[in-house]
This record gives sequence, C-alpha cells and structure tokens, in this order.
Amino acid sequence: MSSQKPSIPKGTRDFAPAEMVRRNFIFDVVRKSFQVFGYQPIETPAMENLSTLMGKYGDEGDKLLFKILNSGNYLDGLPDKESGLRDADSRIQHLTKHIAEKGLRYDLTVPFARFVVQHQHELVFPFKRYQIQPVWRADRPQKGRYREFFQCDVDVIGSNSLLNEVELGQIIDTVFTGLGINVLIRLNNRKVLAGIAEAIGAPDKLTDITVAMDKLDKIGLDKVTDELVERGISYESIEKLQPILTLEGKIKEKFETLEALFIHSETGRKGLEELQVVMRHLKDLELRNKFDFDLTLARGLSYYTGTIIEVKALDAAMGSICGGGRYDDLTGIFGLPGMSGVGISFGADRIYDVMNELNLFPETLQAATRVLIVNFGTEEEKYCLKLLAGLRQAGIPSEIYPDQAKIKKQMEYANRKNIPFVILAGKDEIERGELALKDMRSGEQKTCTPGEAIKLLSW
RNA sequence: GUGGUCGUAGCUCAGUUGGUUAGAGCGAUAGAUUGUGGAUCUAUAGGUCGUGGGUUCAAGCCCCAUCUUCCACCCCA
Repeated sequence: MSSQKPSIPKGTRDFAPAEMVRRNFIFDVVRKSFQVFGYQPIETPAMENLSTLMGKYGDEGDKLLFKILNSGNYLDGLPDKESGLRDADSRIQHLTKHIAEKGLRYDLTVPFARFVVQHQHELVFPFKRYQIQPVWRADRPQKGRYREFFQCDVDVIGSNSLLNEVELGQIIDTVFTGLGINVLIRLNNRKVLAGIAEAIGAPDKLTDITVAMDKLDKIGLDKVTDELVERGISYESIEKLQPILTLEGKIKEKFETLEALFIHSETGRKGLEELQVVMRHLKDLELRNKFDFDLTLARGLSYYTGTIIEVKALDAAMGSICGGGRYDDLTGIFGLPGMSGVGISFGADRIYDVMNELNLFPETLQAATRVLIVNFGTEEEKYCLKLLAGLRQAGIPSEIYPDQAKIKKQMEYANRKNIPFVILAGKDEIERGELALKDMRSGEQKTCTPGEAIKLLSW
C-alpha cells in the first residue's frame, strides 16, 4: 500500500500539547479580562456568505478572502454563455459568484455587524460582546503572519460614548499586564486625519494620505513624500503636510499645533476634542502601560471613522499585536443605519510569538498530570482503579498506565511527561491497604495510606 | 500578487571541483538491571537526499518546474 506524505496547507499550523497549554494561557487571560469588564461571548460560523464579506475590506481584502467552492456539481448553475469559459483566467472573477457562494471569515468585526443586524431584536443595547475565534486570510505567510490565526475581539455597539474608548484602553492595559508584555498603546482619530487632509487642501485624498503617513516611521520622510507624489497629491499640499509629519514633542504641543491648523476644519477640531477626552481619562486612570498620541497611525481598514488604536510590544520586533477603532456605520450596509460601535482585536498568534521570544510564559504551565499510578497487572487493577477514582474525586489530575509494561518503561513515561509523582501499589502494599508514593524530582519514596496520599498530593 | 530564500534520519546539522555502499550528535528501541525514571555502557533500527522532469558514463551537489519554510514589498493580527 502506498502511503501519502502528510502535510497541511501553507500558512496553517498544528499545535502540540506544550503549545496548547501556552495558547490557552493567553486565551484565559484575555477571556477573563473581557468578562470582568462586562462583555458577553458570542460565536459565528467559520464561513459566511460571500456577499457578506465582499467589498468590506477594500480591493486588497477581497483578494485575500478564501472562497469555498459550491458543493455538488458547481459548474451546473453557470449561465450557458459562460459554460465555455471555465478555464479563461480573464473571467474567473465573473465566474466566482456562480461557483462560490461562501467564504471563510476574514475578521470578526464584519460577521459581528451581520450578527447584530440579524439579532437586533434579541439584543440589549449598548451591546458588549467578545469573540475568540480563528480567521483566515489568503496572504503570503511570513513572520507573525499566518493564513489561519485567532483573533480575540471586544466590541461595544450602540453607544457613541467615549467612555467605551477609555474602557478599551483599560482592557488593553489589563490584558497585557496579565500576560507580562510591555506595550505602547498608540492612539489617533480618523477625524484628525480628515482634518489634516482638509487643511492641506486635499480632502478627497484622505485614504492616500493616511496610507502614506502610516509608513513614516518605517521608510522615512523622503520616501513618504515620494509616495505622496505617486498617489497624486499636489506639491502644494505636500508642502503643507511636511511640518505636520515631523511634528514632535509633548502631546500638549501637538494638540496646540493641530488646533491652529484646524481653524477652518470642524472635523479636525472634533477629532482633537475626542482624542483629548479619551487621553485625559486614560491619564487619570494611571495605566501600567504607556500610551501616546501618534498622528501617523492610520490603519488600513476603511470602516473606521473616529478613534483608532494600535498596540505594539516594546521589547520585541513584531507588527501590531492589537488594534481597532470606532466605526460609525458598520451595520448600515446590512440595513441597520446609525449604529455606532467601537472595538479592538487582539492577535493571539502574534502575542504567542512575542511571549515565546521573550520567555514570558510561566514555568508552572507545563505539568498537567500530577500523579501516575503504575500498572502492575490484572490482580492489582481493582485496587488501583479505586485509588485512581479517589484521586480524581479529590480533584488531583491523575492517570494509570494502561498497559502492563515494565516498571522501567512506566517510570520513563512519567518522567518524559513531567509527571511529578508516581504511585506504586503492588501486592505487598495492597495487602496492607497502603501505597508507595514516589516524588520524581527528589527521588524520595514513602509508604502511606490512600487518604494520606490525597492530602499530600493536594495543593 | 511581485522579488528573494530554505529543504539530507524523529530533531539539529555535516556531506570536498559531480565520483564506490550518504554520515555525526541528540532522540528512539532492546539489553546490562524480572518492583523503580534521570547517569553510564553495549547493540539495533531508522534515508524515495521535499516532489517531478532534465543534463551526464556518473547527481545530495548542475539546470528547469512545482510544493514547503523563512524574508522583503503590498497589505495586515
């Protein structure tokens, strides 16, 4: 029989037990933080109707969607005219909607918007939800970038209050403090960016300007200028933009400069005011992590309209590990206008990579089983199974070696699984109603009763 | 989607200008030790050299394609 070489799709990964323990540590910290701030869990399907996803993430996003081929004979439904074009590359896009009607979710925000609209009559607003699930993107994998990865989203929808933004800042601080990662929380506001575009006389070029500005710390002022030219921004506008890009100094000074710039931009002033409110509160709350106003922070997703947030680890070279913002009308496209929301997403896989690199996982995460009962044979089984049941009832993670293997082999098993204790109950011990409890770290062994063993093994 | 890069035993890696039967360490298995793991010693097993073509008397090594890994761009968690 010929066997095939096992493999998994590009950009996906298996998680071994040692990794899962660590991943679960992250999810636990995140989940507990979300819950303590009063958010409720939801889940949505891995796949959505393609019509729900298409057009929500820009042209780039559409390309990165994983599409699911219709089941059955998916070529059946094709209009006659097109049936001859099955292989024609130029028509693939056109064909797609006939042969694929579903796609894997690209993020958790758009499915959430769909969820809110669909369940609007059952929900209590403002609705605070969290959602921890995988998402898929047909991107080229590289460092910190996978085709399947987990996002941990918290959003509150149906409230305009800036207190929600403040709360998200607190959640970020709580989560990363809990994980032991030092981070910088960067804040900006889309209205400020719109104000800048207005003030330099290029209000219609907002997206182009923000995409270019976003790269400032990465490629430098000169190349950003080049890119602005390429994107069709006039020299006059670029000249006006230069001093804003290089704006440094204290937050207060940045605000003052921008205020002056925004004399004729109501949008810009509104954005500044929002930022100010949020930042003042965050300052008063004395977070453990630093936050800063960064007007080069743009973020690609087109649906943001107010506050934008991005979090980076301070001690590791990794893209953003958390990001989000406010979107005034995400549900409008699904038929529920005027519903403002704000939310953030933690990238669990990147957080894992950062914590791994910085050795931030607690040592104590490893051992799962606390005690192994050695299997001596059929005669001892009855006694051992009862013993095992007793241990488990007392909440002590325990197992019996299932096969009647050599003691040496069973001890090795315990050793390799990092099980700290082993119980040996052979003929002699059973006769006396006792057992031998061995500490695998020190090598010490003592004889005691089952009751005593449970006491010793309890934390 | 564009450009580059990596792939040899379970793992980490050697492998000369193309030249006999592809090696090491670790790990695995068995034994030294029939109720005791980690240390030591001995022995054993384990390879379509990512895959498919091509060049050559001869390919792990050269060429082409493809898959995968990692990296940069685009974009992003």
